[in-house]
Amino acid sequence: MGLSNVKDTRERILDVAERLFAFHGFHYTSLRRITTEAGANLAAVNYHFGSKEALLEEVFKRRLIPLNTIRREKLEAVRDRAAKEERLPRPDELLRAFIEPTIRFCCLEPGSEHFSTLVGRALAEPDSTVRNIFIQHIMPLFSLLFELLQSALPDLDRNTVFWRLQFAMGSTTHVMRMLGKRELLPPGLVREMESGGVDLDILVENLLGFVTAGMEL
Amino acid sequence: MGLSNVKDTRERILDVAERLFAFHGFHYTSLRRITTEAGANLAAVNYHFGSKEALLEEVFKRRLIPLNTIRREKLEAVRDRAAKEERLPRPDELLRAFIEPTIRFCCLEPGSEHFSTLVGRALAEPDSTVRNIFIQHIMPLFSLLFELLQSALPDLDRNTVFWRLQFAMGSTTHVMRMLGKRELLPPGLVREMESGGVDLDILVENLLGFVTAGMEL
DNA sequence: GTCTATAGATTGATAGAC
DNA sequence: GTCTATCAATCTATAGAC
Repeated sequence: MGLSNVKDTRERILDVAERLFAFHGFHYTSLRRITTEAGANLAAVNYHFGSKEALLEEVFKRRLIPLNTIRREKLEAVRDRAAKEERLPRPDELLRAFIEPTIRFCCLEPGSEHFSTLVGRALAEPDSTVRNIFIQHIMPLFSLLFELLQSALPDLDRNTVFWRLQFAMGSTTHVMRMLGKRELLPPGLVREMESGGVDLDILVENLLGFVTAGMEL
Repeated sequence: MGLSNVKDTRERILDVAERLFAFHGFHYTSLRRITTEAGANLAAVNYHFGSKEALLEEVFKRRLIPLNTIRREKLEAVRDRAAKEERLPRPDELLRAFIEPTIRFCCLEPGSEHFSTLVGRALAEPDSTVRNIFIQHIMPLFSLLFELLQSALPDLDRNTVFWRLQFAMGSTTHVMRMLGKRELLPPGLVREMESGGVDLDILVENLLGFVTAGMEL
């Protein structure tokens, strides 16, 4: 959008697509609905992106590239600090370095309120083409985290670390999905969420406590 | 299917639909493909079930009704045993009573090899109509588990127990999804899975250890 | 119960004027 | 870059013969 304060068509389409893909899923969201809500012409998606799938890839890349930079820096900072102090990195600081920015990204980066939900659903997406677009962009960072976690837990074998990390990823993505939906809330519970919303600080600490306990078990 | 050893059309459609819904998702699976693979006519789905959505509901009900009976009995057994021994139920035995049959159901009930994947995806389904069909059938049991967990953890407030249970459900459903897919496996890792498959016994124990540690934290 | 045939709607994509 | 118009494919669902 450059210096203008009005976003151009391409940017508006990305914003609307991100929100609709997050809340209704890729296959349930038609290009007609995206372009209509973005105030653009139906043909604009194919002009600017080439296809619906290419649009999804751009939606991911726009946020994942800066987010991955943040997470990589934090992970490497934990690794380097441990090295300088001549000790192993601890699982809790590694998990925090990865998970905290993942969940908080919606607050750090303005306009990405719905990206959390989108990412939370990405791994559960049934269509492998769609799922692979996401996996391709997340895999290098996931591998780094896995590698560092192994060095942090030298007494555990690869399989055990791998599965515990999967359990932690399951908890994390489930939380990310829930932040956008509430059908799972038991009747009569947590009505305070309705009024004040979820306290993200407390939620992140609860989540980190949970996965750290299971990881260090 | 009664006494015949050949399943009737209705049953064959349910089997194929379960598998295709699990691996490709509800919206990505057409009635044409289901009926073709089931060796039935396209119109058979609407004759036997009324609609595609009603078919999905039958796919869920066929397995969830017996599975829920098992889980309820196990949960109530834990509760009653604790009451007889005049103590509180423990979180680990409650989680085991719920999670173990959930994951092992594919082995207990012949023909339900793909139901695990389907359930693992159900909560992440973007379409709320589809998601609600599942939630409606699982909610009573989830509420029972939540209630018993609260009594097992009297020092924790409702919100904390609620979120920890959500974290555990996230881990569990993520595992159920992964049992059918392997794109997330880091390159070069866990090749033994390819040959021997995942050892379900070890996986279940790892998962229960992980979520119990986080729950009792 | 099973079949053919088709209605009726929606989709992603594109050609071509401006 | 944006628009209209439309194509070609797909889908669920149903009517009606057998």
